[in-house]
Amino acid sequence: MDAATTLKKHDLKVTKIRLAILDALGKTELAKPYAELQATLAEFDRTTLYRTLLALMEKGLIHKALEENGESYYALCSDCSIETHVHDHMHFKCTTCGVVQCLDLPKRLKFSTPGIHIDSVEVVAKGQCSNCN
Amino acid sequence: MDAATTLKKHDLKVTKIRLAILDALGKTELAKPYAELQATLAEFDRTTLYRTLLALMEKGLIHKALEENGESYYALCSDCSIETHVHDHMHFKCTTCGVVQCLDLPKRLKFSTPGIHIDSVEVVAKGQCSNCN
DNA sequence: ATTTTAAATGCAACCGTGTTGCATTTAAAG
DNA sequence: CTTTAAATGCAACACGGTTGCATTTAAAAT
Repeated sequence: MDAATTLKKHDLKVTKIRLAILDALGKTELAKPYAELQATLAEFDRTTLYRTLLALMEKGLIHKALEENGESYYALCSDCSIETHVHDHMHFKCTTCGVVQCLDLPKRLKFSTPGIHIDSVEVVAKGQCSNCN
Repeated sequence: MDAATTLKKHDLKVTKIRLAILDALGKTELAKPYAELQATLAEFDRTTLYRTLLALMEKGLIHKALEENGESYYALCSDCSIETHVHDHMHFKCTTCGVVQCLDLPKRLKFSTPGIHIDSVEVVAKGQCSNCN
């Protein structure tokens, strides 16, 4: 399904910046830092970028893969672009080259803690990617 | 061991703001958002707070428990105040009242992914705390 | 094809945090 | 008490988050 169709399916008008963001995030399976997105999409106002990212996240088309030291990394949702919006993957950051990517979770995580009800669990792993080790 | 002794043990001079931060974070097992710390420590310059938090994190006395929507939550290190600096706990945020706390990890997490070497894994769980459910 | 309208965009402006440089103060060693 | 490296305070700038409002535009209605 192409980007325009995806947007329509989620009640979002098909606009230039929305297509551009989906295109930028879709070209690789990696998550992109905000600064890189902003540089790529420099032709648009940063407010528009900000609001567009919010809209796409709200509709479950993209997600914030990692937030670290004030830097946010965004990636497409492959699983959660559907209604459910469930992330069955973890996020990995290579501490050597800095790439951030989504990885499949080997198993579904379940924690039970007395008195506390857990709805969702997020996992961030750090280490060396295949290029760096 | 009192705060002053802990500071000395980590080659940090015993100063007012350092004692104040350790005191603020030590009064509860919960993590404190930056804004709250800043309000509590309003008598100090915010640059000093910033650099002090850096210093205490570097020495492993405190850690950033969570970073979410540009808000950072800080907590004492109970496990990692020693040399090792290993976090054998997860972080939990109550989506109802907003409290952030460190919880023991029921089991040590291990992931193996082909081609990737994982050094550390962080877990953030969300749900309802004992007061809110 | 043209009109209509709600949504999207661009612009200006403000806030809070991160960050650095530098002068001054201070903890603690000598 | 003196000395000195470290810590602090102050000024200043960068950058992302956020909101209000005027303008533009996608797409529905005619």
